[in-house]
Amino acid sequence: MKVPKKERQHLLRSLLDEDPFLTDEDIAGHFSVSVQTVRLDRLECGIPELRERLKSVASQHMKETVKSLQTEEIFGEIIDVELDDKALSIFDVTDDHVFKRNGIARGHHLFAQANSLAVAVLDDDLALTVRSSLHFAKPVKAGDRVVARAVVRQETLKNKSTVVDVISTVESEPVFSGEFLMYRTTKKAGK
Amino acid sequence: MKVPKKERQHLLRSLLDEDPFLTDEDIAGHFSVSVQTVRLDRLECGIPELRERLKSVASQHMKETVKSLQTEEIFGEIIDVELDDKALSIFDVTDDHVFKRNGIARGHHLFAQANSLAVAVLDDDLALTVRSSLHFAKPVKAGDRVVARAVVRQETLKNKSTVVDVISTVESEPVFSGEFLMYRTTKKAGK
DNA sequence: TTCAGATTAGCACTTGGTATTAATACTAAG
DNA sequence: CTTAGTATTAATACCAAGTGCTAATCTGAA
Repeated sequence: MKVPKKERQHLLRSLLDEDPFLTDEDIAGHFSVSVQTVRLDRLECGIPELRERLKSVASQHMKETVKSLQTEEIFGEIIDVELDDKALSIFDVTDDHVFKRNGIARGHHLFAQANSLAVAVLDDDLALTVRSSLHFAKPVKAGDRVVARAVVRQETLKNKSTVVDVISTVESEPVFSGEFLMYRTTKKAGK
Repeated sequence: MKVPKKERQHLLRSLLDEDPFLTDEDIAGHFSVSVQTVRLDRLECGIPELRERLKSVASQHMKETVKSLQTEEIFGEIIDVELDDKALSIFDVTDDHVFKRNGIARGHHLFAQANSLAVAVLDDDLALTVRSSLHFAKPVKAGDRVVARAVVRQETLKNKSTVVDVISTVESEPVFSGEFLMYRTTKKAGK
């Protein structure tokens, strides 16, 4: 009895936590113990068999994948776009977007929503942000629904640039505003 | 032969893409066809059995979990911090961070790195960004390593505010600069 | 009709287990 | 020393979800 039973079971938990892909045979080798012993240990600890472990890891993955498709790249669902004129998007703030310490949304999420919208409203293969000035007017919290409105300034600038103003609100109250100077390659003809 | 073979195999791919948890029996029921036919289809399409599918989904999950722990919240690894003075972080740009259309990094990632760093350099429970002005000097591409340097301006402002300047470079060449006006609750004593 | 491709069936074998029962080893107490 | 008690190992039957293979059946078109 190299390692006492109790300790072995403890090690077993953390071992499978790190690597859920081990068969009982692998584990038996790892602890220099018989396969039957491993099975008993798993039974006592309520640890499911390999295939069940993989199933749960995989299903967790599927959930997260769906979730990240909604949030990761989109940063707010774009609701309406009138190209080269104005656009609107909404962004639901969740626990994932806030500082744990104080529950306030990290600034870069608000920026990401606004900036993405500014890019989207200019229907252009190469719309890049050049300069930008921002104002975070009021803290945003988990559960808030942020509505961003982008408006393209119609004044024509030299050197292929356009200014987009974005104002974000939560329940009609302004929380963020930004001015984005965008560079574009193909200037749209009249519209 | 309700659905022709070719089409059925096509449907099979997308079906398992959505839900990899189906057994051959499930699939057979879904297409009103025998289990053997399903096996043949999987063989021809090179689709592995249920347990192999789950294994690969699960292993992908493990990789991504490790990856996201490094990237998700951090947006650049913070290398060095001298509280209330200066800080440095690096951020490796991958394919996930760029526009597919032109391979240029989305602005909000550069902003996120800089803004996170500005928050981190002020050791404060409640450091919030109030205003900010940014300049995206040069496009950043996948594979670039962005180094951000934050410096806290030592001039004391009234009303609990502090200015942090951040300059980001790729191979010593400036790509981004930002000025962050931060609001803080607890003002640090002398340092 | 006949023939090819598609489909179905049957059987032996594999992995990684569960469930159960029995045998062995080692200690600790009476 | 015996005996109970725990831990470990072994042995056996069984299951799910397959693979691999061979053979039979169906079906549509030349």
